[in-house]
Amino acid sequence: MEDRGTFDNLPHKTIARLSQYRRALLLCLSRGKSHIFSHEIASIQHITPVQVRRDLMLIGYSGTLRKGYNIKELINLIGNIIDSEEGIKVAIVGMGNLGRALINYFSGKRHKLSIIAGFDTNPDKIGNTMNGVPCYSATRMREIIEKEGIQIAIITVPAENASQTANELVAAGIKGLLNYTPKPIDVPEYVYLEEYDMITTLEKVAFYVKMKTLEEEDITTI
Amino acid sequence: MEDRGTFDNLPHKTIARLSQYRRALLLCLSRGKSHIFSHEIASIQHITPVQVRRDLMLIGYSGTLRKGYNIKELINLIGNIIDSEEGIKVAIVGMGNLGRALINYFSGKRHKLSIIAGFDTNPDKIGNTMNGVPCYSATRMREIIEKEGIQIAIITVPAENASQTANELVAAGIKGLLNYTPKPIDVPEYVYLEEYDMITTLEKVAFYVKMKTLEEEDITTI
DNA sequence: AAATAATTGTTAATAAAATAACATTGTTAT
DNA sequence: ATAACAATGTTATTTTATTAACAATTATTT
Repeated sequence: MEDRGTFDNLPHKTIARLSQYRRALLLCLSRGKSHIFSHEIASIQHITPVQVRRDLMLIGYSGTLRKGYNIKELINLIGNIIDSEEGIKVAIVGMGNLGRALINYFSGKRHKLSIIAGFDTNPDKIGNTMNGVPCYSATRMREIIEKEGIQIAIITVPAENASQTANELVAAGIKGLLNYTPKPIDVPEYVYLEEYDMITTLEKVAFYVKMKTLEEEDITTI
Repeated sequence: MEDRGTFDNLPHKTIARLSQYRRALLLCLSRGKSHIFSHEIASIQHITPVQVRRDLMLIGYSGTLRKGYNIKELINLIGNIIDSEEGIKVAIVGMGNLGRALINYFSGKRHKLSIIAGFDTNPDKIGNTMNGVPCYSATRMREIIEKEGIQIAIITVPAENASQTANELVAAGIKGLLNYTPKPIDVPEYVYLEEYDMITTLEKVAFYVKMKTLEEEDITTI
């Protein structure tokens, strides 16, 4: 019996934080640090040291007392947990501003996770390469996804095309979808779906700014 | 005693969902619907009807039995809660692909929340207008923010400039920050900060795709 | 007119996440 | 050598968020 199933009940939030810890660790490593304390990681991520230690406990990693955690070891362990051994291929569907932003942002950052194809319907874009990522015609989506074994797609098409695009991707055998359009999409339960809406995020910021402003007014008018 | 303080202890998740409910409601309204059931909202957002009803209970809104919720009323109520009466002005700092994507994405969507300025250091961009949003030199950030009363900034600069940009924005009197760079930033407690990292999100999707794949293997090898 | 079904609103229960508490253990200082 | 300190690792507690349960009510069907 292998040990790989050990991590299948990690809290969702822990998964997200592990990714962030790794990013912080890679940065520290590149600056020549070899060890790091929980409170250092915590302060980078604006969380508490206890949270960090608890997460590391959950993945079974132990540091050294008064010396902290070995950065290289921890990076490797996090990689074993969240990365896929063979690597996962990703496609961007919709090579507009957001699609291109994601490619630039991502290129070469994670070798186990690489964007290898972009799709668009605009003939001016098809055939070009952006940051090493070729742009194909959206009509060839299924073909390329199957041929290349692409497992994840990021949807950055105009909102009105979101659900049709999603359907095509599911039909092409995609395993995970990340939807950046403001239009919620439906997928079968065997496809992992994550949706992110920038308007909601901005409205949330606006709400808390409003609340802070109201609080201040209350204080000054007492 | 006014009633506006009533909503200052709504759960964070409820705030985010209210924004999403409103979006769904606006869509339904534009299609000529006048009322909607909790399960309809729920299915658009991939959540449960109970969750919807509970959120609406928290904001004190009542529907009609067997008829559902009045869409217009609910849109107005959500607006009263999350929007700021006078409106809030937003700036985009960094007019690269992501900055431009946000502007296109957002333009004219919410009249109480509008992006009215962009900043960049690239002379080719300064002086241009994108989707009605003028791009100013980053050196004028403080001046414009103060003059226009901009309260929220979205940071879409290259990661290496993130923290300096944040410091300048805080010094300029910004109240809320939305950081889209992969570099966590520090702000004083009186500034509301929200950070979003696309790599983390994608890695999370990759993790769950990996888990699903492993599960399937387990099943087929029993 | 009675029974059934559909829906809301609310309380109660459960689950998930975060935080606190604290025992343990090396390290440094006295 | 001892005391004080600074860190980890883990259990317990609290808080936050979600889900379940169900009473109440109205519309629809028989």
